[in-house]
Amino acid sequence: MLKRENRLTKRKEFNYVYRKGSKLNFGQITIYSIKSKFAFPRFGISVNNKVGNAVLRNKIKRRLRSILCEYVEKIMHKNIIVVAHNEVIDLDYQSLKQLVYKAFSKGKIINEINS
RNA sequence: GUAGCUAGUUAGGCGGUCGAAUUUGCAUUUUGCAAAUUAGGAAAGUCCGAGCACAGCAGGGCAGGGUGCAAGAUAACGUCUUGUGGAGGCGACUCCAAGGAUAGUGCAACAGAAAUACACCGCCAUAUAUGUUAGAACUUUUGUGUUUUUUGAUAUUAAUUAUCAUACCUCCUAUUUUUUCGCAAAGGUCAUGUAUAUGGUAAGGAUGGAAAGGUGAUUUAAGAGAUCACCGGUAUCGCAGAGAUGUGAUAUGCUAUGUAAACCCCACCUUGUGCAAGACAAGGGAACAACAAGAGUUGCCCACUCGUUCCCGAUAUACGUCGCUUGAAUGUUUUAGUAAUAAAACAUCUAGAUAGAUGACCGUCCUUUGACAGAACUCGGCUUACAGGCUAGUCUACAAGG
RNA sequence: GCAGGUGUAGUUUAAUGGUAGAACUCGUGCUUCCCAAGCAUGCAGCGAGGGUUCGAUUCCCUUCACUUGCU
Repeated sequence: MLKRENRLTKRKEFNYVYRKGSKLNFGQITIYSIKSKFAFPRFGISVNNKVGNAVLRNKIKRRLRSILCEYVEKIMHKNIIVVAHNEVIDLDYQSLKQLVYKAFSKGKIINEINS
């Protein structure tokens, strides 16, 4: 799981990222990202209110958290928000994992480490 | 055995890897390690009722809102229990917002003579006019005249009717049967018939959810609870019961249908806002206005209280800490009570986050993928959703056997 | 989380408890050499389930969906 340091906690931070960050849309998932001064990444997760139940929404959040946990040491100097949309319900854990990997590699978030 | 009824219970188990929150302890102050705990029966809907907090410590009056059989339970309730009355079921049993319709007002489409109560048709009496005493009227029989008579289609209608086609191709004549109306003759009844006016009557008059207690008789000019019998209703009294009410007797011939989940009347309850409530830490300066306007704490009135905005000031419409979980608590036993529930004893501490933890993945077993569903101040209910599994009953019905 | 509001035809809307009315759209016909406009005509509806009532879009209860404010 993510530690408290690696989360976006305040409403202002969320708004800052939403306004000024770069946006990438992948249908089931959108990703907002922006540079930050911290050495470690900070993640925020938000699930649309129209997705299923409260139970389903919680489940999606937990899965996303466990996936993002793997990227904590690979990414530097970033604030990232992952927004899940209505079609996420049909996805498994594995396909979600692949989708997040695809999104991060396309958005040049992981490649910065290599370069 | 099958089908039910009632009451309750459970809500996948085990193992491995990687992780989150809170508390406690130890080491240490960048933090680390260990242990314990970590979502439901509905956490849901927010439909009721309370606690708690603030406001003037909860003022007066009106309006508004809610509830509505009795007694009891409860902190309180629109909840629960046991009864009463009614409805359903063969039954165990289940369901019911179940006060008042002579306090008043409103509404009741269409249909129907008429919709809350009169009028009309009808029946009857009286008065006037007129007809008839050997036939007006009523009734029976006979004769005679006129109209109609089968089938299908179309249009229309409440019924009917109209048109067209068809039959025996058409027309004419005669006979028989049935129905309606008219005429004539004969027999019977026996004093009234018709019209108009006045009065009586509510038996009958196609409808409708509802037509003024129902059925049958007596009486009457005709009728009518006017009278009687049975059934139903209402009131009083007695008895039983804590009461709703039940039951017996007597009286009343019963005067006004339904709707109050229409307004309303009666009885009882009701201040408002909701933890984004609120508490903690500090105030200072400037501008504008003036006892009016405006604001506060509710729809209105009375009463009462109060200036507003901006800037600075510990990031100050924020953030932090508290509120926050020991509580009308949970479990077991006993006692009281038909029961809801209450009392006592013993034992226990059982989520408390703040972008929001309570998990992710894998393996394995079972009914093979485990339904409905995620705490956000806390309780008591109600309502709604829900795959299955399990337990109990001197429980019920049917079938079979003893 | 707390407090409200609204659901009527494909769309925008109206309504006293007595069987729902308009406008635009859509279909058909007339008109025109053809289209548009115009005229005539038709189809299509009370979010869902119960209750009260003789009768419910309307009154009451439950439920579903959408939506507003506080942030």
